[in-house]
Amino acid sequence: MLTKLDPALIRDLPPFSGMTLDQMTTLLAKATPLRADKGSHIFDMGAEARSFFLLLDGYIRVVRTTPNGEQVIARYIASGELFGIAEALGMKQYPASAVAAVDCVALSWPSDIWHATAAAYPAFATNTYKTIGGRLQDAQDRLVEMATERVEQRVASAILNLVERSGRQTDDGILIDFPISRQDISEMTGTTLHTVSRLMSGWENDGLVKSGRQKITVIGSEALSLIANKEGSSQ
Amino acid sequence: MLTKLDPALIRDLPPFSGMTLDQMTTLLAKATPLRADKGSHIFDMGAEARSFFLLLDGYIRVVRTTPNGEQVIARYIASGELFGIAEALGMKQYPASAVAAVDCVALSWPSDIWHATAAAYPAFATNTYKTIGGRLQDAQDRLVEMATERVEQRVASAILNLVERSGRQTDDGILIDFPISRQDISEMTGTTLHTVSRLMSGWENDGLVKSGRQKITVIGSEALSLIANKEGSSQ
DNA sequence: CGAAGCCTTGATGCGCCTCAACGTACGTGG
DNA sequence: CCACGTACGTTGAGGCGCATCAAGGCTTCG
Repeated sequence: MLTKLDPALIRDLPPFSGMTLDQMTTLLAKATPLRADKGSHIFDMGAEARSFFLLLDGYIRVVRTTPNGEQVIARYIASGELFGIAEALGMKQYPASAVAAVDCVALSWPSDIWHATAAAYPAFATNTYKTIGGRLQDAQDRLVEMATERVEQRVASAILNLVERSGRQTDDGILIDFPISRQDISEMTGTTLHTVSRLMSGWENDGLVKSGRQKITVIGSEALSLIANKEGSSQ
Repeated sequence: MLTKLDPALIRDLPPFSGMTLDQMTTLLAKATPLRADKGSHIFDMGAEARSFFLLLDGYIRVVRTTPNGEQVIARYIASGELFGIAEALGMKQYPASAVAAVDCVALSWPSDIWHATAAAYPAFATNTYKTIGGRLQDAQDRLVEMATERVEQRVASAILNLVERSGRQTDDGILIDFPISRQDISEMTGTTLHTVSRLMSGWENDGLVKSGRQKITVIGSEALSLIANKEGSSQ
């Protein structure tokens, strides 16, 4: 667990690639460290976007809530990623909530300094916009998926995605590195926890995954990949 | 129809707000005009992103095609909007295709000059990033919609959206200003042309819309809005 | 005038949600 | 440390929303 800010450690993170150690030190001097207990909200959808953040340790769930109280998980943030960067896109409010999926450590900067910072460190600005580009593309990929693929494929894709981004090798296979429930998966894929449970039970029987309470280990990622890409029985 | 570039006319467009006439003139000097016939592709998904564009007249459909050949319409671009701005997000290739929905006139700039341009005209950069922010938010809104709402609601929302952004008042009601088919609507909402046709036939009977071949006129936008927001029979 | 594209409408079936009930692991407080 | 409450997971039965399959009418354009 991190107690002090060491520029030399943090500078290697992707958001800062291309910056000098001096620049990093100056930038870090303006940051405020932050701890977030599992389950706590770092910010809420609709709140004024006062800060942007860098996750140093943990995982964060980015969630949108509908007027009816339903939730949709927009994405997971892993350590080393920026989040809450509404200001970079000229937004006054956060478009979603950020919830700590486990105990987290992060840095925060006041949104005010975004423009000056981006101007002073073009590499940082470029990296940030690349991140945003990736997320826009990701959102549109998922839109296409939602529009054209069946639940089984979407759930398989979602799990593969999580494994790819946050997988940890274990004796059994590749484990998703944070607690994740059937309900979470259903909120990522636009289905119900029941359907997810049924699908995963099936896959467990087939030996593709091994899963327990808020825990998913993937054994046959190739087979899952086949499921993610297979067409319906017709056509 | 536009034959010459008049900085005074173009400078009032949102992408350039905050720029001086001098700056505009310099920027326009680097632009290449472009005409695109209805149905033609201005660029294709996956192609190298050599240029970014400003639509001066017409409407453009931004389309993603899946490996199976299915299409999903990501959005429509109206005149005055930028498109193809992959470079601003550090992308080497266009993430979708741009197809002229009607005969179009546009300007194009080489992607190379993006960074220098953004640095030279911060207002232009800020405006562009605001646009991108809006599109990211829009994509995520649609994701939530796809995940939580039924087809009827999504189709109603899509039509209301089109009306809001591209509606033209007529004797009958508000007409969507470009040719749009049942299939197009289905590709925006993740359903089939059959379902869209059935829904719109129903709404036509109820006097909410009036529609013909590639033509939609909305009469009762409030009633449509009710449909877009109404919950299922349960709950 | 024929062909191609767009729209409509019916019949049928299935994917997945909904409703329901129960089993099981966790953690919290007495 | 055990007992209880709560959150998570499983599995069945039933039904509905919407895709799919099918056929035909209408408009536009070459």
